[in-house]
Amino acid sequence: MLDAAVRVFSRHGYHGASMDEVAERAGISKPMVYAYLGTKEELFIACLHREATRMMEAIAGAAVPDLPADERLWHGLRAFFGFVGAHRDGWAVLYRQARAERAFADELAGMRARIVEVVVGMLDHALRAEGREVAETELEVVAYALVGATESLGDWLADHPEADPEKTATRMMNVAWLGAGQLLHGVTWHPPER
Amino acid sequence: MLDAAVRVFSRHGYHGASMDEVAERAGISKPMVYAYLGTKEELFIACLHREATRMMEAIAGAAVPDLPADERLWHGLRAFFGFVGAHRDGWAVLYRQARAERAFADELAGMRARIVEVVVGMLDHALRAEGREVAETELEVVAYALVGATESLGDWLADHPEADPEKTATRMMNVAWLGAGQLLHGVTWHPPER
DNA sequence: GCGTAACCTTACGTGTGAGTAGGTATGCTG
DNA sequence: CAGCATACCTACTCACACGTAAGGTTACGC
Repeated sequence: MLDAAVRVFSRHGYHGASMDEVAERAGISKPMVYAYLGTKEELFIACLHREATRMMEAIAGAAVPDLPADERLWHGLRAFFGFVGAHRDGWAVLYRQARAERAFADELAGMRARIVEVVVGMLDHALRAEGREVAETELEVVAYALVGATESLGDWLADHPEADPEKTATRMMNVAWLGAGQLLHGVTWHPPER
Repeated sequence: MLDAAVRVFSRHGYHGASMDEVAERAGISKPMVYAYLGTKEELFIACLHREATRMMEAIAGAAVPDLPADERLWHGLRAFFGFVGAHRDGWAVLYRQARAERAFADELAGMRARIVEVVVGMLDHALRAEGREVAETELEVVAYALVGATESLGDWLADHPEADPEKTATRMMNVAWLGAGQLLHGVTWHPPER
């Protein structure tokens, strides 16, 4: 039943979707939707949760501990783009919707926070392995940029059905790892003195 | 008058905003809004256009031709984050709204396309200076990732009023330029052979 | 002083869609 | 077979907000 809801929300957006359509698509009647999932908002949150959980599981499932940082990142990215590629219709739009609606921002922020945390951990681990150390906030912004870039490419992938998830992951890896890798080695860019 | 509209759309989102509220905030009555700007959709597009134009002008105004690529990128990023920092309330939410609403996606895609084009031009220029060449599509994806990362950090900035735009630009520059710079020098990452 | 025209407001029509009340079939128990 | 509960649907209410029609107010021409 959530499948129907995800589909409808994806096609018409949160506001554009009508509960009647969700019910019709699910093959049941409207009061049943309310009986099982509650109000429209609760329904949307349920969708969001399920998709988020699925995605996190897909990524976690691809994680192999005790691998060098770059390979762990690679596995994570590949899992992520693979997931988006397989759920093009659902994920990207749910995600965009959730960002637009103030009410769901928290939900999404929590989800992103978990991912950022993982990436920060990864970077931190790699740094320690090199015997270097960087302030937490610095790492967090870098992680945020990487996650943001990844999300954007996820959007791009969702809009380009012909694109290959694996290839997209490789491209992301190029931008992300080369940049982050440089940073990890202590190379930094600084504004030119005027 | 557009100011009022931008403000209201920002706070409540496209659907959440009522024309009554826009009118009240602008200090006039509803029929006047319709007389001057037309329907709600047209009003929103007008807002979008103005903000987009302002932003493009801010960036274009900071552009200094005949500078090395990294400095041009730096100026662009600084202008961008400066703009978002100064228009926190307006830009990010307009942007998020425009992405969520299918009707405005084209509008936004065009805007982004122009930016991506500029970045591609920049990368291409830098590449030629090094006597190297890379397929257009490749460059485009890299540019897309960079623009996406920048947009994400823009969102982050809009949500963190205490953050400093200049510092954010520097961080972005670190991730972006170090990664892109490596790519420009022919360094690439490739998936590990299994 | 009076008509008229531009301009603005209040106050309304209307459609849409969230959420619900009340009715119907199916299956279980005595 | 009667009584009852569970599961479900049809049909409704109600609120909200877009877009507009009819009515007041100020300025100017005669």
